[in-house]
Amino acid sequence: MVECIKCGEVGTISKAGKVGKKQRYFCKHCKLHFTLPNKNIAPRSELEKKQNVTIKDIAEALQISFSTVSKALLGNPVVNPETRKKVLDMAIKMNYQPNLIAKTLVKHTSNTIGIIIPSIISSSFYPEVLQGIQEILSEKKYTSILCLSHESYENEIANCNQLINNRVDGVLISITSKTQDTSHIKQFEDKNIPFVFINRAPETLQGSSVTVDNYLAGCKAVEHLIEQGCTRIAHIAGPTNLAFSKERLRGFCDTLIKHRMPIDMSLIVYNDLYTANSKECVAHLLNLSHPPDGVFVYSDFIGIELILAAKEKGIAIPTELCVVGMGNNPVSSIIDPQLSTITGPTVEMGKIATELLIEEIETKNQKFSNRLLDVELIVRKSSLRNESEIK
Amino acid sequence: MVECIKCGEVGTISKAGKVGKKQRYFCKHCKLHFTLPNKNIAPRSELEKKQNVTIKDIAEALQISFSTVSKALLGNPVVNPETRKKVLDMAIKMNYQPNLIAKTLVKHTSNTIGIIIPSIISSSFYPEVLQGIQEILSEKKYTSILCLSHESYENEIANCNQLINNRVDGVLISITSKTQDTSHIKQFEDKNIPFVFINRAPETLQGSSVTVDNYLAGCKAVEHLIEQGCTRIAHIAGPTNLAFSKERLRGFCDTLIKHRMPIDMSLIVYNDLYTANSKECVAHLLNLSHPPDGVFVYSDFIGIELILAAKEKGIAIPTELCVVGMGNNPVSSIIDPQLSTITGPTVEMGKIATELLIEEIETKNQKFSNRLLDVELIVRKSSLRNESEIK
DNA sequence: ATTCCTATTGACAACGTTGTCAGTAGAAAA
DNA sequence: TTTTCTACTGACAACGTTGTCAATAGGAAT
Repeated sequence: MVECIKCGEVGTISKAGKVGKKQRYFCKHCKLHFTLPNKNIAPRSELEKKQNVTIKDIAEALQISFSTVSKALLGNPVVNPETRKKVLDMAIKMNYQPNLIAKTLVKHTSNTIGIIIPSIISSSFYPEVLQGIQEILSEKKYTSILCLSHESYENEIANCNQLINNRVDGVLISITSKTQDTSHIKQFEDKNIPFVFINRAPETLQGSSVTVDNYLAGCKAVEHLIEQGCTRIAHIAGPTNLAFSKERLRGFCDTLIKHRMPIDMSLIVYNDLYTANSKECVAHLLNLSHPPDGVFVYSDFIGIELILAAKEKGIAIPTELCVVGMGNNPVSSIIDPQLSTITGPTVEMGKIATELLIEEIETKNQKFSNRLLDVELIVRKSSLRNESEIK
Repeated sequence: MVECIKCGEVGTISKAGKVGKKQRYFCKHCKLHFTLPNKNIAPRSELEKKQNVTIKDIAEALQISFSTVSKALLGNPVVNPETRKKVLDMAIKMNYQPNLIAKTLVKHTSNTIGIIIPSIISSSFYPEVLQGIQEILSEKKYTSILCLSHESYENEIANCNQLINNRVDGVLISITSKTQDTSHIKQFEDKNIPFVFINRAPETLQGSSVTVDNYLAGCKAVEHLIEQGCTRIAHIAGPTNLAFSKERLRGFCDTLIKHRMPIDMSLIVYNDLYTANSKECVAHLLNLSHPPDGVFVYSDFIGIELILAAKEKGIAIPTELCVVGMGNNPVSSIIDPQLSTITGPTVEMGKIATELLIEEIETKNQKFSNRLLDVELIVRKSSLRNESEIK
């Protein structure tokens, strides 16, 4: 039945196993193993082919070698200006679009960075940071792969691997509130992939970072509350494993100590994740037998909850209770009374981190740099007992 | 001075031009052209090398061929289960991470999609859409490249080219308010790259899309205002070249006509970009000699501006003026009075669009599908004249 | 006319995979 | 023992670039 694809004989053929699902044959005469060729010839030339023009297509069109085309396209001075012009014209005429994938493979640089952030809808914070990042990226002709960890440690690990597999040149990362072990991030170091922490940095791993001065934030908030005459000052603190929470708390405590005021542990409560136990935190403070008259809240969102709950209970703000939040959420300036807040430069933060990262990528600089950005107190009605003090 | 790298002679050498900046020589005796080898030998083996383990490293460690390793890693049943196990173990031991770049080059699919959106900080809309997109992407093991067009037509073109050059498998795009010509998007079609419009779709190009039912939004808003007893109903409309603006306007007009109410052109104003001339729009309506008693605003942001301006002028809301916005911005439920709004499912929109796109990618389906998502009216104080009507 | 040399072009090996097919040892069948 | 035949493994050509180096035509110098 089957005849040899070389000599055409039929009698000399015997079966010779399978490759995948395809029967193989052996011709005794030619000592040749073979499989029957597929019937559908050249399916590629019909539809699939010529989706993209390559350097070789240009070379063929111009009857020159493809390496000359490559050089012309790269502006290499060894090529004759005339041929360069011809190549450039033909490239435009044929709508040539360079394959960055192939380029990455040979150059070992992708001009792509990875971005890992825990969330994009919890507040306007990360969108603003992203805005800053993208501004610099498009200026420097970089591309970005965006990953959301959704505050999950497992996702964060998966994201890191995904970025490594996609051979990014560098990574901007804001760790989850659950990240303790950092070996997945350490991988970047092993592979010489620079990374910069944004906003949230782990305490257990050395690395470049761009964060706001959270210690100063705690100080400024408490200083302001003391100025307004508060004497029992409380703090709703953030997740304890995040450095920024600790720093704000440290600023909070140090400032109280500086003013020789007692630190009452019952006035410090911890919110474990953005809104998980926030209601309990707020209720705890308001229901104390000896409640606070001033609160520094680590996030505007919970500050707003506090204001709403206090209004509900008939507690007058700011006369009975002053509130200072952090983050300058758009809502804060719209709520009644408007919420005082500590704010850092968010868009700027994205920009600075990206510039830092790209510099590390391009200079192969090994040294870490840690940038601390200044914070600002925006005084609004929620903490202003003397209206005339508004500047 | 220079001796032939082959025969070692000195007298037979003559110069032979340059290649780049490097001097070349010619040996008459051997008829050989050559350049002097670089002094620094194997700089790669020191630092640069072995950043990443490859399939060949595993093959060498196991003393088998790299194609067998590849097959083992891919789970190809032709490899012996024993060798597969050996390979898998060694891959883990050596911390092998597959190079997706190389894979993309040979497979012509990157498992990456491009996302082009006009903005990420103008409202919570796009972050929410992104959230939905990312949820599906991580579920389906896809990666995304994020591009912001910043409402600029030129940027949008650049973004499209960037995505093509990065060989994405598909694109999600929300066009800018300025996009008229769509040839840059048509490119995707030419290259067989599926794309899905999110929220904003051009009128001049056929394509899959996922949008909210903007016509219905206009209808619902006006129906509600009429129910509340409004008789002079105004509309602040969005950019005129965006289909969604036109649809909302069409719903607005049709509903007025349906109720046999006149359409007063002085009550329809156009906002050309998010906040560009919004103040003028608001002022125009409030300063009319015969002002409206109900307004449907195409965006919550401008609805809020309207409320603030009306309060400033002492116009009572909702008794003298009812306002309905669109977008359900978080601020809308916090402002006083709370703003009624029309809202569509934003996160859902991102999910549906992404599922649609991935389906088009994986089935190579050529047919376009246009999904219209239902909108919902959230009634709040800004448009509720009879308090008891709250359900 | 002969030699030298320069400007330009071409050939080819990477890069790290996948997939096709050829080759082989040795078990099963004769 | 000889002849099938099967289960594996290996070689190698893609994929679209970049970069290194060899080759060549023909002008300048002798």
